[in-house]
Amino acid sequence: MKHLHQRIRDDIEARIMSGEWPPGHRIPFEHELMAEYGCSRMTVNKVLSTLAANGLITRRRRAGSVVAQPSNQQAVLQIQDFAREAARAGTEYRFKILRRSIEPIDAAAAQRTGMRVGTKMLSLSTLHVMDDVPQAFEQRLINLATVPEADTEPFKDDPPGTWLLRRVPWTDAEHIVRAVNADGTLARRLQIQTGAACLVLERRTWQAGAFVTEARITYPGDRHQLVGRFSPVA
Amino acid sequence: MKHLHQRIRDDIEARIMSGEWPPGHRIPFEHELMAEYGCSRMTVNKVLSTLAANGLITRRRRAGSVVAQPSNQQAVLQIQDFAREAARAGTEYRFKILRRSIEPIDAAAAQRTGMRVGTKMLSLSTLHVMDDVPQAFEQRLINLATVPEADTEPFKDDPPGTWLLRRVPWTDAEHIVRAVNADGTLARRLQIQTGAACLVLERRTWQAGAFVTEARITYPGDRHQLVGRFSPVA
DNA sequence: GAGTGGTCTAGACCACAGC
DNA sequence: CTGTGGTCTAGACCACTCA
Repeated sequence: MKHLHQRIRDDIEARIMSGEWPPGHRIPFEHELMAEYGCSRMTVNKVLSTLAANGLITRRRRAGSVVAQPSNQQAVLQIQDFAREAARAGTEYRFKILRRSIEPIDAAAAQRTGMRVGTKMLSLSTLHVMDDVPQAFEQRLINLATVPEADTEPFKDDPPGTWLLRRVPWTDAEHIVRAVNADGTLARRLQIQTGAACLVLERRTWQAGAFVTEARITYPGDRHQLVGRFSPVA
Repeated sequence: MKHLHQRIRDDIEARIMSGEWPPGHRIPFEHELMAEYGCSRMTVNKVLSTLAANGLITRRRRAGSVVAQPSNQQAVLQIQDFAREAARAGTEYRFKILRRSIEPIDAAAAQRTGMRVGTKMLSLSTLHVMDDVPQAFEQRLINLATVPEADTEPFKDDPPGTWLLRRVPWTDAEHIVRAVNADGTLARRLQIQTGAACLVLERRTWQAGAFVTEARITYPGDRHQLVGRFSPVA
């Protein structure tokens, strides 16, 4: 192993992962690990702090460090960037803004986003198309108070999501995934059967408490899936 | 602010989040930050290492640290534990094992999980019910080579997923979320209309390369959604 | 009070990438 | 070669918490 703290971390992780140290098991104190590995306290402290940050162990003064109870299960899903996906697959991608308007936010959306009813939002409906096949329908609200430059942005080169991601950093996000049956309008737009199951991804983002954007992206259920690969350890 | 490294980190994060330091902007060198905050190099190093681990900055020797390009979008979704959810909502939860058998894995599942065709798996079909209303139908395979004690486990108190989570630590997971139309059998089990949109969550987990379990959980689309709240910064 | 983790220092040497 | 980050040391003081 290249670095000492890596070796220590791998050792401890292996013992946790193998079940040798089950949840609740007390991990050796820092001074014990110092002696075991013949290193300074800073080094073992760094290891244990990292493990705690990753949720593998919990630390308490006086009581020491113990193997953490397995956390609530969570799924981490990649949200595909259509342009990048298309480039990788060698297919042609384009998007079309179907509707663009500036509107006061309605009561339901105000509730969801924590805005005051009537706040001016840029509303965009976008169709994402790959090789002439509609892949997703996106309805998006952009808070003009937080992102005023969106007002004059033509969204010619990049679709709204990509443009926003590059421009506005975010601090909080909320995701909701649902399944719905396509109604007539949606079915026509996505060229699918009325009633076909669709995957709906809603994503709301804030920047330091200020609402940035809400996107509702609808994918044909038979054509798309959200995929994630995840390791609990960094 | 309580701690020095917290103050430094908050300062830098604020400048990145506000856009004052856009993606690509070079962050002061460690020795510059040492001088600015009047602290040791270890302290600023810890701050910058943390920021790098969180993906806010990228660091390169000689070149210094720069604000990272916004990462691929990803959604983090909580997978609800039915029992905990029910306890919180004050409703009654029970589950019913509809089918239990030990079977050799078929070709498709072997492909998905990286197992050899014919490996013995414990196969379970479970219905999750809250207040007498079916909430989800779960089909699960458990690798008896990795979890031999599952063979004799009656799954009386905890459903298979909860039991496994408490017992077997995992190192890798793969998630797939899809939308499907319910067929007749599924519709009858979940007491929904045939054709209704359902959310399907597939989750496969491995422990140090060894396959542990695959679960396919189907939720009625109108009754359930996956929700996640996420901040990029730890 | 005693023992733990949390933080911080003022050095040091090394690896690596760019000039 | 130079300057950067990566790692590590051998101390130190403090805060918290349990006995």
